[in-house]
Amino acid sequence: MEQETIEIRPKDETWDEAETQEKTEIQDNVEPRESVEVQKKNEAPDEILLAALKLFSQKGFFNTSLTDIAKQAGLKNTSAVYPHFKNKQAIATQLYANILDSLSASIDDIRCKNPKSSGQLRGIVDLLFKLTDDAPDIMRFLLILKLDEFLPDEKSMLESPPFIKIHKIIQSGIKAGEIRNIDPILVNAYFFGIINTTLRFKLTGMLEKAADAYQGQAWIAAWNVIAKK
Amino acid sequence: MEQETIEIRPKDETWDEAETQEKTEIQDNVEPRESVEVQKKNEAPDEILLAALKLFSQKGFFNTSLTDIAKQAGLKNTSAVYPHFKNKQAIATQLYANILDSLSASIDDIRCKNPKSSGQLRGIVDLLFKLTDDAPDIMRFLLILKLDEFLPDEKSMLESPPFIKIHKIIQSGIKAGEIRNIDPILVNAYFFGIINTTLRFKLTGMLEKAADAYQGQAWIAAWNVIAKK
DNA sequence: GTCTATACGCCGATAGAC
DNA sequence: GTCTATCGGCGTATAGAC
Repeated sequence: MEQETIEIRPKDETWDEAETQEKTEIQDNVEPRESVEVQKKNEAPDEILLAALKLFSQKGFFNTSLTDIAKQAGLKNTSAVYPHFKNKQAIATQLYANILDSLSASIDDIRCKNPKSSGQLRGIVDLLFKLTDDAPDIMRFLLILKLDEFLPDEKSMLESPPFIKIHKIIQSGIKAGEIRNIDPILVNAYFFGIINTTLRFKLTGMLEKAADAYQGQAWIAAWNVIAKK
Repeated sequence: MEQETIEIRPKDETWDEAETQEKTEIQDNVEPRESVEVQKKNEAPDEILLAALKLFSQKGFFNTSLTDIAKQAGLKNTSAVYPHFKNKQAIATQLYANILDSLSASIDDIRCKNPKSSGQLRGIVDLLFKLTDDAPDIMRFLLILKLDEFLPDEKSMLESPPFIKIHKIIQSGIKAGEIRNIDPILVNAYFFGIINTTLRFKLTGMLEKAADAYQGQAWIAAWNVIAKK
């Protein structure tokens, strides 16, 4: 439990091993607890990012004050935040970057393990449903928050690495004859329209059971829309 | 088909003439008389609502100050707003209510004109694509804004009249054997996942052509997902 | 790096003249 | 109903001690 399924932090491992059910054996050569005996292995910036993730995803960026974040991170004041982040927006930017990085790495991993586009998309769907159950705040951040409202300087999702990689998967699938030969953007819209809307329904309480319960059916529906018959 | 466009104002004509190229010839065949025959078309509250719609949908609720709204509405100060609306949130609430009302009325109209669920859904898709081209701010308000972030007291969309009516259409379609016999919520997620994501892509600039150009294909894809074969 | 204390600005909101 | 003028509060951000 100490090991969350999700990594917000820049330099740690990604959430892949949690998601692929691989046994997480602690590499005892790394992370020697020599320096700190305290259980608080999480450094302050990580605590702040985790606090911000929780609050942003639950109340929204603008309904969350820096004071809220500081308190949630176990700090008395906002002052202790500034040594780590220039301002509130910088927290959100870092959060977004870390999430995209981990997502991108996971997609790389999925692509390595699956030769066909269908398998790669299936892997991504697996990941998204698992994250919805295990790390709903991250999925809320990605699927529900209106990011450009508070991160106006970020590249649009179109240009983010995960999106680009998905685009390539789709293009490969079209070229290989697995996927219908229509505009890849529309393939994306149809496929992830089904997947993400299902997840959004789950994240907003419109579906009762765990996301996992809806995965198989959603996959079939989404894949059939784009699969070459 | 004067009825198909959505109204923001409680009792006036639609805003089409305001935001499209002013081709506005008054359709003399419909809605000429009755309550308001005078040219008092643009009352202050309407101007404020239109200004708010534009700004909210383009910059978001929290990035829009009351000063912005007042200026956009042709007023010098925020003071002139308060006789009409108690506060900023009340503007958004009224806007949302008017949009839902018009949408609901349009759906009623569509249901009257189409006996089968497939025809009703087709009519709704027609409406949504038309609105995306003709009144993108309304569609941005509905599809892109995170409403519960600034309208926390509103019922969830699940319980809004348009959503309920769509739910009934789906249930009828299932009962009639037109639509696959799965959870109506999932039918909604799959069908409108495709439709709304396509529209969202259009509204965020990811699709170049007019929404109209994508309608036929999106309808086929969405309907095939839920249609009983 | 975290605290106390404080400054500053913006925005929402009110009072009152016209 | 719209204006001028102004207030109060909240949230961001800084200064400086420890």
